[in-house]
Amino acid sequence: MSDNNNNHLVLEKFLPYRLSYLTNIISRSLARLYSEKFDINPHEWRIMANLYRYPNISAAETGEKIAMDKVAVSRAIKSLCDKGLLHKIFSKEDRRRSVLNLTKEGADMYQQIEPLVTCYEDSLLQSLNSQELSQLDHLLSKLTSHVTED
Amino acid sequence: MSDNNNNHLVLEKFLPYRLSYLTNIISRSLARLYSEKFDINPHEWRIMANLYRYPNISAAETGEKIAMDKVAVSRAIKSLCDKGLLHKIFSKEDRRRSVLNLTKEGADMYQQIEPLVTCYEDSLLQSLNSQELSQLDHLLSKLTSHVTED
DNA sequence: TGAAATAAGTTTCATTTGTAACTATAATAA
DNA sequence: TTATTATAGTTACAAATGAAACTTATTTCA
Repeated sequence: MSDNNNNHLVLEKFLPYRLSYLTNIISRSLARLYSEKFDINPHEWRIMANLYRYPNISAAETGEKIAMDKVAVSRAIKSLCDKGLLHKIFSKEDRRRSVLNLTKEGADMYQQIEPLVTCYEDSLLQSLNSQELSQLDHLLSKLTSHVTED
Repeated sequence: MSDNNNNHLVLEKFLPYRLSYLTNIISRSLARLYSEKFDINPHEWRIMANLYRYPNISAAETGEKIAMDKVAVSRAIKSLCDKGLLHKIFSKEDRRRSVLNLTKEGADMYQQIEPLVTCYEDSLLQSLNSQELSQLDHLLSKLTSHVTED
């Protein structure tokens, strides 16, 4: 029997590779659901989803909530404003802080996108039974808290 | 009680977002293990890992094995060749096909990197018990085959 | 006070990445 | 044979991303 690969890393079994492969396919599939039709990118979609839930927050708060770099947030916000999907003002109390809200058009668009996206998630979740779903939830939480520990 | 978020997408519970968040942290941590010290990027590292295991394969076969775009493969191969880590010739039988191999320097470097990387994977895996490990393996396989179905 | 430090957001520049077009070779088929 | 199509790999150009510098506003504290 061949001992060639003994003790050596096999990419297809390597957790970071497997996670990255799965995540990339899912992210691309998800983006395809809205990118062509609505002309927004994943950063923009995440910001819209977050603002739909938490109106009136600043760019910095947005970035913190969705783990996005402040430069990426700034660019996505600019793009969303240019498209008339987002309204930005600066706070009276602290004129550095932005106050962000979806416009009517932005909220309407978001409402059209949301079912497409949740439907895609449902198709993922429906490939698992209820036990597997709770295991997945548990494992993601456990791994995530492990890698984010100080 | 607030009904605000009923039926609405919550990013922190959304599977594609959770996967992407976890994967990004892991990918960055992994890259940090070798990028500064050995001056290679994740594409280059994956190609090295694959060639260490499967010598004498072509760029196209490499790309297929590690799910990497042919342009990305071409660029990473060029960079590895420039650094003297990879040796590329073209096949006698089919002069379009490349035949790739790590150089002595490339193989030596890979052997230094591999334990760093497997050690990081071990730290991830050791945060789970044996039951969770087999659940994780099962879930990743199941989700991956679900999303790669035609 | 007001000088220094901090914070929010933007801009700039270099690097990376993705898509499409291109070159060269090989396979197919009229 | 030779015209067409397909394949391997590279190049070129545009878009996306990341790091650092910058602007403006606020806070800290000597």
